Amino acid sequence: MPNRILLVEDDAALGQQVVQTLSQAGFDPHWVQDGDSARDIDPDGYRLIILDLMLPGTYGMDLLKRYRLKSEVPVLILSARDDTSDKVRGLKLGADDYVTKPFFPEELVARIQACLRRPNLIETQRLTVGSIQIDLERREARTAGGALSLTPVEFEILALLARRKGSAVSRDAIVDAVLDPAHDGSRRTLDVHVSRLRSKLGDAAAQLETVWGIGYRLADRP
Amino acid sequence: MPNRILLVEDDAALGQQVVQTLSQAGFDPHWVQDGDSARDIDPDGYRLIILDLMLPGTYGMDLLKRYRLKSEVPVLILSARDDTSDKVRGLKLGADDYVTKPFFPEELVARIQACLRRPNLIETQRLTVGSIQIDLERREARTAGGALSLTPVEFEILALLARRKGSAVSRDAIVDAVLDPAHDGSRRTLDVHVSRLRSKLGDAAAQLETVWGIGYRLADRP
DNA sequence: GGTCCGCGTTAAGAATCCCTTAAGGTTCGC
DNA sequence: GCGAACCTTAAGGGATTCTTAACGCGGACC
Repeated sequence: MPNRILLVEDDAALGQQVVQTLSQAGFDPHWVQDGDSARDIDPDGYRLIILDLMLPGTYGMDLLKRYRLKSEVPVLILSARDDTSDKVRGLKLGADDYVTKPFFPEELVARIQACLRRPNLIETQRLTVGSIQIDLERREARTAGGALSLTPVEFEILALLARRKGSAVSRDAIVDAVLDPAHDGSRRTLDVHVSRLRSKLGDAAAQLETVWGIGYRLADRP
Repeated sequence: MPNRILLVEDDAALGQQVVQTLSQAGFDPHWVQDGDSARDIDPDGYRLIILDLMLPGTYGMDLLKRYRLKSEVPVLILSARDDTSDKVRGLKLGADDYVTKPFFPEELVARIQACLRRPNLIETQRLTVGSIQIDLERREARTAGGALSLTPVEFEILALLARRKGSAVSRDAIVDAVLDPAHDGSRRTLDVHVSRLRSKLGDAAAQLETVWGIGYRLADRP
């Protein structure tokens, strides 16, 4: 699902217009026209969801709550011109941005791209990498096996790799960011932390890959 | 403090205008012009706070975080016209509404009244975290074992952790919010309060977890 | 005014945690 | 097969936190 976007919008004219705009911008829009149809869709099947709050059937806000229970997928709200309180509630429930009707197609595309460019950047304190979940706010990491009991350094290493999930991070960068800069002695210290981190990760340890001659990488697939 | 409102706004002309508007609407505005002055104000001394995000000194977003640590007071954000991302961040951090500059005085007053009418204060007078219940109004905490006899500082620590239930809260943040800022002496004071709090919590003490190298966390499950 | 009591703070030793180092083994690239 | 890079284990010691006891300030009560 490279660029699949779910559009939940009951207004036929507006929906058609948005679908066309998204297609031209290189996205792959899927359009459903009422809340009840949207209820049972798996949000993780999409890169982003555009949600109109004024819907027949299930109310938009309930859909947002429902999606947020299962997934971290970015959600962009469409709202009527003056409905500030809905915007406020939506954003507090975890929406990533809002667009006020009426809008120019270019604005919508720009907002979508902004959301995708910084997925979860807006103070979303949770990172998910494969089967590893990290909650920066709670300062807690968990895998399928349950919560992990990590030391501060282990947690920081994992969080750092998770923030750059999929890419190799150099040993120096990790040491700089995580370890006490005063002790720039032994180069083996990081190994030890990584080793213990792996043993605590259990099955998910396979995701913490060594990149030979460079450093480490947290694979985003198990 | 029947209608006391705190206005944090650096622009002199705008501030004056808002003060006048609020006075005419029957409020009692207090105006500070920079973030540093606003830092040490007790937010619970006001019924509502109006916060401009673009400030000299302490940044508005930091003020918002700071207020939210201590208090549930409604906060209304003033933001520049196009600064959507600031709005989004502010609302996620717990602001109650936003007003875009420039605005009509009537709009501001209407928004303030809507905030005050909203029952979110009443809702949050009681906090429940696992088997711990806290009534901010009665200033009373209880567990399965019955009501606790807490000192003011102990109660504040518990309430602060409860407001951010599940999240790790740093020692500094707790000390800042709860203890006398004049005495920034021994770093062990907080330990003692926590220790005594735990002994009073009885079985529920297990919920008050130490987050090593960070601070404490009140687990939302027993 | 004097005394008592509640409460925040300080101090100090104990307990716990965890970062680092060292040493020997393993894997990788060539 | 060789050297370099990396992994694992164990142990020491420093840092952080916990607990207990005592101090002192301030308000309440007599």
